[in-house]
Formats: sequence, C-alpha cells, structure tokens
Amino acid sequence: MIIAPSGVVEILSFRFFYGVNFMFNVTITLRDDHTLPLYEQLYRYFSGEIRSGKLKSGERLPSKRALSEHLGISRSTVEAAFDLLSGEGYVVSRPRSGYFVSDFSPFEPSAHEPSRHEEPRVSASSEKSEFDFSTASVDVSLFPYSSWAKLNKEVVYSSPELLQRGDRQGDFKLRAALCDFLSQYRGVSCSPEDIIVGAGMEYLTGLIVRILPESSVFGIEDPGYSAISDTVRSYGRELRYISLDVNGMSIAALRKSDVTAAYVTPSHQFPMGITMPAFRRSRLLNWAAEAENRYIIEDDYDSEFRFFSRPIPSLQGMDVNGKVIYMGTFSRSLAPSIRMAYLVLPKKLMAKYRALSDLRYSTVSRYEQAVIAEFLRRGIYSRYLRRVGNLYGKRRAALVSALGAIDGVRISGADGGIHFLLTNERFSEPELIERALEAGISLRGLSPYCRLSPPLASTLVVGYGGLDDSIIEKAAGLLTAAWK
Amino acid sequence: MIIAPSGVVEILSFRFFYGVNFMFNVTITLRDDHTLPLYEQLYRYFSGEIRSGKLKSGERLPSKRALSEHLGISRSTVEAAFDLLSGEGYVVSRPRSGYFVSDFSPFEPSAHEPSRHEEPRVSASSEKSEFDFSTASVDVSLFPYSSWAKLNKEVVYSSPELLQRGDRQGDFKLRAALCDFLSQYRGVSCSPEDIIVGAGMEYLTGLIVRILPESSVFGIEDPGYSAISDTVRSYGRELRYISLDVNGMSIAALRKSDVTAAYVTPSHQFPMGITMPAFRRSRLLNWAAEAENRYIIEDDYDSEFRFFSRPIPSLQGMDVNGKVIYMGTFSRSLAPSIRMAYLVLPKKLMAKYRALSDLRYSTVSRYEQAVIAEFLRRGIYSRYLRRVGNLYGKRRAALVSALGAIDGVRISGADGGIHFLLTNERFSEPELIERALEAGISLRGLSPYCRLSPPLASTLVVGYGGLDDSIIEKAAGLLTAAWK
DNA sequence: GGGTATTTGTCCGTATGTATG
DNA sequence: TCATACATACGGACAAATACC
Repeated sequence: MIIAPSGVVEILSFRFFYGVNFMFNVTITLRDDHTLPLYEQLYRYFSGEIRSGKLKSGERLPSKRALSEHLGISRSTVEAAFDLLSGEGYVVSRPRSGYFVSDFSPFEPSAHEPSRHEEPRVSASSEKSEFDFSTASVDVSLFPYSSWAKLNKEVVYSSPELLQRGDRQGDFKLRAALCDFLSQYRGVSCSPEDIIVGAGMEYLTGLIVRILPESSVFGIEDPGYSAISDTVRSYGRELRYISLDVNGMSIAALRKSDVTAAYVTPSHQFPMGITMPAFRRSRLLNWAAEAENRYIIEDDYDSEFRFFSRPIPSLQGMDVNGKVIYMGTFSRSLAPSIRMAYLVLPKKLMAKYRALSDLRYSTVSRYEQAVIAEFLRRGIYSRYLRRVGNLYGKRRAALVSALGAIDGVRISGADGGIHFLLTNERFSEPELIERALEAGISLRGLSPYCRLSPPLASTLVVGYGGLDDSIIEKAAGLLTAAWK
Repeated sequence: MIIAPSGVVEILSFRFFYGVNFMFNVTITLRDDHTLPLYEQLYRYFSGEIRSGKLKSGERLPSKRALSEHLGISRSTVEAAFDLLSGEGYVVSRPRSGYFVSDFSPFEPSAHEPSRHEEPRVSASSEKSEFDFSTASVDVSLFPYSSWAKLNKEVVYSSPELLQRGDRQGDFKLRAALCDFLSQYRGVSCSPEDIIVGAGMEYLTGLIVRILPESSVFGIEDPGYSAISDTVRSYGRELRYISLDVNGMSIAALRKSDVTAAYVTPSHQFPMGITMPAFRRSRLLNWAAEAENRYIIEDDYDSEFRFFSRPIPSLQGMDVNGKVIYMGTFSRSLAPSIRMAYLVLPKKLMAKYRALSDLRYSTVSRYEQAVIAEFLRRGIYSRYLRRVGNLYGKRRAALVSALGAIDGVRISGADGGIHFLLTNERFSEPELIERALEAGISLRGLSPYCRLSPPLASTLVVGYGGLDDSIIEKAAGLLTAAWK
C-alpha cells in the first residue's frame, strides 16, 4: 500500500474477482492519518454495494485470499471487514465455500436497479415465422450433435499442442482432409499449401479483395447476391454488374466490361439456380487466361446438394492457368453458426497472401478445426451431406409438387441447392408478394437481386432450407387461395 | 466490558470452548479503581489454575482471540497475560497452534517440522529441453480441459438455435458476460451493445482501421510492437512512431505529431513493461478530447497478470468523451489457439461499424462463444486466470532471482505481464545475444522493437510465458558463464 | 466415479501503532 | 516517561469443500 507524504491523499484503485466471476473495481482513499482503517473501508464498500443492489442476494463475495492478494493487504484485514459484514447480517459465511450476500435484505428496499443486460428481443433476422421461405435458412435438425460432441471431447484431450498457435492458413490436418474432400467431391485440384481456412465467407472475401491488385475491377452476376459486393465497396474497389444468360454469366457482357475479377457461382447460381455448363465454364476460363491480371472467383455455393444431374466439377479443377480462386464454406452445409470457410488460391496469389504481414494467425479455433478435420477424415461430413441432401430432396419434391400444382405456377432452377424460382404470370411480382403476405406467408421477389430488370417477370425466390416439412401442404393451400 | 459504579465489584462470568472441546468457567473480578490491571488478573487466574493442577500439563489454553472476545476485552490484554505466563514458564507457546501448559521440564523438543518440501512442478511439456524465452509463448499446462470439454458438450446439446446464424457482434450472452467481466475486472464501462467479438486481435485491428476515418494517422509506441502497425500499412494508412518516457507514451511527442489515433498498451507496455500511471492516462485522455477526430486505442495487453502493483483501471473506464477503443483477447490468457478477441467501441464508432455492410456475420463459432460465455459466467475463467497468474508469478520470481543474481544484470518491467527487461551493461546487446546463443540460449534484444535508439542499452526482452520452470536454474547458470 | 491438487473459511500467534492516563 | 488497553494489520497452519483430471 502506498502512503503518501503527510496530508496528501493517495488513491489506490484495485480490482479483484469474485464468485461467479465478478470483479470489483474499488477505489480506496487512504490518508496518511488513517482516517478510516482499511477493514472499515472494505466493510463500507461492500455494505454499500449490497444495499444499492449491485451485489444481489446469493452472490458470492470474493474469497478473503483472493481479495487480500489483489488488494495487497492482509487476509486478516479482509477478515475483519467480512466479520463486520456477517455480524450485521449483510452476508453469511458458508464455511470452505465462501461468503454470500444474505437472502433477506433487512435494509432499505433499495431502488433496485435490476437493469442487468436485457437480451434484445429477437431481431427480424432470427425471427422465425411459421412459413420460413428464406433463402438464408438451412436445416440443422439432422446436425450430428453426438458426433460433434464426441469429437470435441476427443480433440480437447488429444494434445496440448492444440492450445498453441496454429498455422495461419489453418491446421495442416484440416487442410489435408479438405484437400482430399474437395478433390474427391468437387474435382478441385489442390494441395494443402494452397488452402486458407478462415472465419467465414465474409472474412475470406475481404482477404480476396486485399490480395487481388488494387486496380482490380470486380464483376458480379446480375441478378446475383454476394457478400463480395459489399466487401468490394467497403474496400473502395470498383464493382460492375455482369448480366446472365441461361448458362450463367454472359461472356459477351464480361468482355465488354473492364472487369478483371469475375465472381461467379457456377454450381447453383443465386438466385437464378443456373448450373453453368461445361462449355461456358471453359469460355470463362479462356477469358481469364487472356490477361495477366484476370481472375475468376468461384463461389461453390450450394454445390453440396444436387438432386438430379451429376455435380459438375469445379471451375478450379478445369483451370490450368492458376486463374481461379475457389471458395466454399461449412456454414451453409453444416450449420450457420460454424464460422469456417476455405479458399483455394493459385500459387501466385498465395504468395501475395503470405506477404500480408498483418495476418499472422488463423481466424478459426484450432479445436474446431480439428473437429472438422476429423469429420472430413472419418467421412462423417459426407454422410451428413448425403442425409441432409436427401432431406432437402424430399422437401424440394414435396414443395415443387405442391406449389407447382397451383394454377399458373412454374418452377425453375430446382435441380440443386436449397432454393428455386417460382413464376406465376397471373400477377405481378409485388402482387404475388402482397397476396401471399395477406395469407400470412412472407415471400421474396426476384427483383431485389437484380440491377437491370429481372430476367423473369412475376417471379419469386423460394428458399426451403429452413422450411418445416409439415406445413408444406398448408402453405400450398394458402398460396393457391391467395393467387386465385 | 461493564464497569460498575465506583466501589462496586462487578462479576464477569464466562465460558468458552477450546481445543478438544474443553470448557472453562472463569470468573474475573474487576474493580473500577483498577486495583489490578486486567492482564494481571488474567495472569493470576491461569497461573493459579496451573499450580493447582486444574489445568494439566499439555493442555491447551484458550486462544487469545477466543478469550478476548468472550471476555469482551482486547486481545492485547490477554496477550500481556499470556506473555507473563509464558515468561514464567507456566505455559509454552507453539506458534500458530496455541499456548500449552508446560510440563515441568521447561522445554519440549519443538514440534516436528512436517518438512514440506516443494515437489518440483512438472509442466506438461517438461521434456522440452528448449529454453523458451519467447515473449509470444504462453503456458497452457493448466488449461481446464475437462471444463472445456464438459461445457462444449453441454453447449452442443443445449439448443439447436446455436446452430443458426448469430449476431455479428457476437452472441448477446457472451457480450453480456464479457461486459460484466470487463466492468468488474478491468473497470471498463460498457454495455453489451458496445462490444464486438471477433476472430482474434488481428481481425479486430483490421476492423478498427476500417472504422476510423480514412484520414486517420496512427501513432504507435516506440519502442513497441503491435499487429496494428502491419494492419495500418496493409490498409495504406499513415503511421507514426511516438517515443515513450518512463510513464509510457510521451504526450509531448504525441502533441508534436499529427497523430489522430494513438495506440497504447497502458497495462503493461510491450516491450518496456511500463504501467501507465493515472496522471499520464488522464493527460492522454485530455489529448484525445481536444479534437473531434482523435481516438485512443487501448490494447489491454497482459493486463491479466500482475504481481505487485495494483492494477490500474482501464483508460476506457476513465474516459467520458467516447474516445477510447478498448481491446482484449482470450488468445493470450486462455490459449493461443482460441481465436477470440473483443472490442469495446464508443457509440459513435459503433455506428460506423454498423454501416459496414460487408460484415454481416460473426467471425467466431457460436459454440465456442457459448463455451466462453459460460466460462465467464461461472467464474471458471477468472479462477483460471488466478491459477495461471500464480504460476507466472512464481516463475517470474524464480527467474528474476536466478537471472538477477548474475553479475551486472538488472531486471526491470517485471511487475506484471509475462515478460521483463534484462540489462547487462558489461556487454553490448548483440554481444549478450551472441554469447547466450553460444551457450544454447536464444534471446531477443530490445532494439528490434525500437525505431530510434533503444532507451536502454545492453538490454534484452525476456519472455517466460512458455518457459519450463525446471530449467530456470540451468539457464541462469549458462548465462552466468556466458556473460562472465 | 474416484483420486489429487487447489481453494477457502477458520483459527491461530505475532508485530506495531496509538490513545490515555 | 511509562504502563495499560486497545486498534490495526500480518501471515502460517488446518481441514473441509471444491475443481480438475
């Protein structure tokens, strides 16, 4: 403790933990004339906190040891204060356990300030109506909880090494497993060195924007939607909208633009649901090969779920010129809360990534990396994908048949992914939405994803990832009535 | 004590328990004229009891506390009596045990020492023969594996909701728990709304750079080291080096510069180990308050571990003008592989964060967020911090005493954190390093952290977070020889 | 679930300062 | 100045409760 020269007031401020991890931040003012003994000050502090309701009944006080250590005073001093408190009924001692604020509050009823942090009411995003046709929702009812929990446990006890800093690109084991998986299921050709694991797609798109030359001009699909457009804007880079034709991004439109980085979702284009055919893919690759600074960003969105046609190998796998940045995520296939996504970078760009000196650590917990790696290695992930794919397939079939039966309704883009387009030319898009809403069903139109006029009029984007199977018939009935 | 009106004799009768449940029944007669001092009366009483054989040899007297309390007199009074008794051989004191009636042989072969030799603590990675003096290493041997695994399991099964997309700032529960923790533990004043949880310090520094005005000029400590310098450069922002004085970042130097965002580590400056005193803190805050666009970035580096001086509440807590960005991390306190850090933003900057539309999702797994939240809520985290702090404290003490004993060596900046400075002016800094290296010990000098010449010549930065306790003596021996 | 290390209230002796005659 | 009584503060030892593995 610091005692200042005579007359001077010295401020001691200190902190400590207590009980369910509370910490006080107390300021004790000690005068060199010892106006108030330490234990008295302590006593006053605590009794005040208790009276004011900041320390609520049942809460634990810090242990005498912890308190004395953190304050740098003797345990007995603390003990004296605690004795006073317990003598006056503020606290009760539970031997070898702690001091707890008394149950009854014999003191002023205290204008209790229980304004502990109130959890904000569900925001619009997490608000779940009965009919969830959002394209962002995914079904997690099949999530392999027990495998996850079991692997977690295994992993935690596996090696203390996993507590240490890991590779900034992601743990090698994970990247190796991912490599195998991608090569086998997505025709991606890469080695673990080419992979970067990061905390979600958004993080990785930021990385891409930083890695590509500053002069890059990003081209995104129109209609389309991707976090990358926001990212590009956030970083002050140029952005162009490239129109689609039936096979995906129009090469003609791309050539007419000054775009150097084309962002595409060839697997199951959002929102049109187009799967880019092989010949278009090769034309796209040709475009990229024509200039040094041209790149393709392949977002392998929703590639995990296909129902009819065989999955088409990734653009990345067809590329021989190191022009494709491949990206995928576990957030959509496994669960949105899993913040893990991956990039496969061409060697040249990987060199630029390595030069980014501010990225020295992975953004993903190594435990979670290890769990996912085992998921991949043991085939749990692919089994899970099959099961969920099945579920989605059945749901899609039920939904397509139910909605397709409505007069005037046509379905398209439904051969994969977890959304499709619904067209009903009897009404305009706003009318469709409005009438559905009156029936209690919230639907989204195609226009919001379009810069130019939508390629399909009177069309809605229907997501069924989060839809409850049991209400499909009901929803179809309601919509039939609404659109009559 | 009751003093009766003059002349009247007052009888105090009392009884108390002691030892193996013995009970005295004593009567003391006190006269108001104080014919005999209390201690004298007590002395007479006990000596009489002993002589008369009522108190037999080996029996224990009541403790001074118990006696004084039950008699309503001061412990010193009892003590005076006991001193007399023991001075005259009636009783012997067995320290920390009690007073015992002597047997007639005046001495007892003093109570056996239980010989409590310290078992050398075997750290988990004890087989490492390396001398790890890196400042980046931390000790994870005490990591609460089972709590972690258990909570993980709990959390996985707790609610399917945790699989869904979470709040981009981090789950509310975590932020609330963090809020409580920071407020109590670090004197940070904030509400959950002010907090952003992200995938590590590096990610968050990137965020800060993006949130602050583009015209910002960042000032970092010299000597110093922070990911933010790389980040600032990566984003093409301006960077200045601000010199330190003994109290941390020099306000004079800061004022001379055009810096608008001052990055500081007030808790335990790296590498100098300076803890910024309160008056410097308030001057820094004043600097920030003087202009609209000025901000302080408070990196609460190594605040978790302090050994001597009392922790000083955070700058953020002292700030009333919304000028401080507070940042902390679990990576260093819990384990490097845990990729979770947090920002506390002033309202104004939080608004700018919310406007960043490319950041729609949290970068941290919700499972891990939930686990950490429970860690905080249940006090596991604070207990863990205490335990690790203890470990570091002991290691620091051993290391300081071992290295400090080397001729010419001075230690500084060792009152907290997990590194300190070692100065040995017998050699130049390169010589110190070279000679240590020849002895097989890799050490780092102060200069690499300095833009200008180091404030201390012949100085090394010694980290001991990852050091094996068992080799401290050996290392000290080697260094003694190397620096002879 | 059982064993061990740590934490914790409790009790203890001790040292020093101070007010009051 | 001294004796008396009290006030304040310190840290060791112990056993039960608890955390951790």
